[in-house]
Amino acid sequence: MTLATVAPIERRPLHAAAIDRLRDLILQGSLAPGDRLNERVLTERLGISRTPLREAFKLLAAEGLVELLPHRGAIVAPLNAGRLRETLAVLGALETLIGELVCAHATDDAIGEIRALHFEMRAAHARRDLSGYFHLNQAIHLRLAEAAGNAVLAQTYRQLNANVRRVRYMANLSPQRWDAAVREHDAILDCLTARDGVRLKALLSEHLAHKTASVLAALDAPREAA
Amino acid sequence: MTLATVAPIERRPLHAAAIDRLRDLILQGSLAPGDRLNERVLTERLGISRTPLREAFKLLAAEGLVELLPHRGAIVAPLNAGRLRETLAVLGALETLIGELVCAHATDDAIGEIRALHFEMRAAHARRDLSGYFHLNQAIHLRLAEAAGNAVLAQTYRQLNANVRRVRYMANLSPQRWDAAVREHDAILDCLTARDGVRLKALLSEHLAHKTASVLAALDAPREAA
DNA sequence: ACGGGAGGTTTTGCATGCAGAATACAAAAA
DNA sequence: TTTTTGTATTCTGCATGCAAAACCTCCCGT
Repeated sequence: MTLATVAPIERRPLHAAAIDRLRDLILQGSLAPGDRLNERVLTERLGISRTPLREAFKLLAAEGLVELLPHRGAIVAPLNAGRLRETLAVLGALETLIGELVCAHATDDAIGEIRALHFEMRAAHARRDLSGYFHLNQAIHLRLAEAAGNAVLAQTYRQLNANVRRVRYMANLSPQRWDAAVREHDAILDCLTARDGVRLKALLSEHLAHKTASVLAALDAPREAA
Repeated sequence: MTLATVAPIERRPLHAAAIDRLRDLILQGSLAPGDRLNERVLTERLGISRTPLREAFKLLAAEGLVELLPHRGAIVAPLNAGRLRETLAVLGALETLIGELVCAHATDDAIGEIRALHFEMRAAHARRDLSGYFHLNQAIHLRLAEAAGNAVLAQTYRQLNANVRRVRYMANLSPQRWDAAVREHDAILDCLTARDGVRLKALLSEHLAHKTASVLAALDAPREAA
């Protein structure tokens, strides 16, 4: 090689795993919106000390998952309908761009991977495996964002999506809505295959509108454990 | 009010001012892209100790202003043309949404304030006060984002814009481009006054395209101190 | 019984100390 | 001269200790 300087082994800070675990606890709802994040309790639970934990708080606060109350600690960022609606509106704007870019720039490999995930998702749907479905659904949307070939776009999308994701885990999906969502994904995949950017934009926009309704409904009717 | 819980006095963490100063140092280019952020040096310069400084690094990393290299410290996030182009594309998508929303939802007061800033900016232009012009220009675009009435949108816009802002401070503007930009702002204000969302979207998009060209040019021809 | 306040407890914010990783430098070998 | 290797120094990552702020409880006065 000529002047490759950056080592391929990406060394992560030692406690990055603990931070990821904390993020997951929030995303999955194990730590509910509004819950206080007591430093002492979390240090014991995560097996790290207060300094890296507090650094994690700052990180997650910037991601919008945690709210810092000066001198009163940190809480899991509350989810209110207004803020969620705003987030979804921004996601809509981003998806419009994604729709354009992904048809223009996505590699065939990337589309192939999305197709694979799509069929895995249909499998989860067929098994009525809601959890698996949500995960694959998320994965597809994230891959779409990545396949657009704009890293900033993908990261912004991922970050905003995180807060929506939290609601998803709280909610069930009506069978009708579930079936409809899968059909919408079928259409999205078709568009992607045909690289029809204009139509894809419209489909994504429609899909998001339905998702918005579904998410806001889930927020009103909280928590019915499966 | 009925059940407002949040105290109006916003207590900020004690060293928030120092963090803001660090952010400004980066935004204004006093700390250039790629510069190493040595903890010891910065603790002395900012008058805080390592713990809050490291927390600040994490915050600024999430904002995209700083890059963390595990076991090798932090550097000011490099500005490369590719990433900048990506950021500007996302900003474009956001501005499209802003254009829609601001015409539909902005209060007359908010528009009045933007108009005032606009004339201040024209004053700066008349005086060939480039620094004042940049500041007011930024202020106008931020106010537009805020006037759209979507806090998530405004924050996302502000964050992405920060990295573009850094280039702005590095660059001069050709007299022609400067005059043209002012004319574009005139048209934008007219549209806003008439609340013509469709045309505003188009104008903002065009304005951003010009800005993109200007920013990327500035990045190629670095630093000519005034 | 109820509101207000004093004291003690908990918790946050910050500074600092220590161990390990990375870097810089220099000397030696090719 | 160029490359390599050993060593010393610097710097990061983390744990912990201390002071101040917030919180909670209980007591007192009305």
